[in-house]
Amino acid sequence: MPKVVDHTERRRELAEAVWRVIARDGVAEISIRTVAAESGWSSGALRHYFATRDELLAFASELVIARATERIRRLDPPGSLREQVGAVLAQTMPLDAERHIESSIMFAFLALGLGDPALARVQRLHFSGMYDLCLHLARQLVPGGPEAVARRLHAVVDGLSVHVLAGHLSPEAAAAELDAYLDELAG
Amino acid sequence: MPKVVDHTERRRELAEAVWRVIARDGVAEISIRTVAAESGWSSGALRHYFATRDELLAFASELVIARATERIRRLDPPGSLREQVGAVLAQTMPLDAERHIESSIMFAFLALGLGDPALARVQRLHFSGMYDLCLHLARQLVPGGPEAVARRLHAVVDGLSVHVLAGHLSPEAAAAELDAYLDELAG
DNA sequence: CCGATTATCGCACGATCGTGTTATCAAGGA
DNA sequence: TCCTTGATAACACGATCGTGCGATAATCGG
Repeated sequence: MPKVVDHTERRRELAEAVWRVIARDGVAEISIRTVAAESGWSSGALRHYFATRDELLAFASELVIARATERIRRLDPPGSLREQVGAVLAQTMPLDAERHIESSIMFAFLALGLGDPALARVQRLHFSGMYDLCLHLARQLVPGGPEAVARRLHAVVDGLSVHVLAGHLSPEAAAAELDAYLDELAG
Repeated sequence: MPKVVDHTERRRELAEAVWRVIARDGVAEISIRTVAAESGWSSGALRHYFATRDELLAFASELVIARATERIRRLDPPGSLREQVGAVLAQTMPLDAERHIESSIMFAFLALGLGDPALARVQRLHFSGMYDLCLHLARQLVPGGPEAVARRLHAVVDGLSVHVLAGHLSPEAAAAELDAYLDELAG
């Protein structure tokens, strides 16, 4: 038997190189060669784990969503219910350096998805998951009819995220805005 | 004197070709050649009006924002104050086919701006303008302290727009959500 | 009608793109 | 130790990229 590597793990490693290229140089700089250079592997090796560029991008898009979803699912923040809700939602927004990179990547893929049905499908799953999270939080935070609250909360969170990514709001301003909204909901 | 064309007008015509390529094929398909083909001119002619590709994209980005801003500024919808506010904001969201295309273009440029400081600067002006519009509407709609209302309204509008663009919400659902929020503000 | 000037085209250049193909390397069972 | 087989590198191919450049067409003052 020859040398065998864990394909799943290697694909993750290569997807992370895609993320770093997007975060550093922008989504327009993605190519097989730039990702290969970023990962430290040859373009031929990259091809061994992804048949095409589109397959690489789809995997990188799915994985950044899965990672964020899993991270948020595992959260168990301390404090009151109101504080817990704020902490969970803060993890979905570009409020620190790491989350800013993550949001930029998701946002870049979202724009690619506007012209690529395969990517768009992945994106819709992400938004459904985030809505479900908002619905779960809304159920805990306010009594009765949580769907309307969840829809608006979802819009507020994503709107503020876009405003931070675009440089329109500072992370602090967005955090304050989210807190003010949650205070109104809870109070 | 030789033949002279209106450079400003020709640049607009070429920018509109950029928009059509983005709307039909996605932002990843923009190139000098695809835009030239879409516009019906040669790539050499295109170069006569834009020195570089980046200059073309920056102009197309600025123009789509300027066009939308001017269109909204000229709006004078009928009805009550509440109805007027709803009509103006609806024009900023992807709720019909034309606005959907316009929002897609802005969104695509926004993603490019994440990796291109020159484009990012244009985008910030757009968000400032949209915030000013929300501030103006908030002042009319609710008494006292309009800044907090404007910030949240701005986030709701852009959040709903993203959800429509991503296929997460139907245009009708987003319109209903906006209406519900405005009703709460006014009532 | 002519010359000056602008508009437009078409192509060439080097770079880079995605994707095959081929060869070499490495590792574990026979 | 050798052989099988997966891992990896290196390169070739055609296409397309942004851009520069020279030739031609079109236009109007003289």
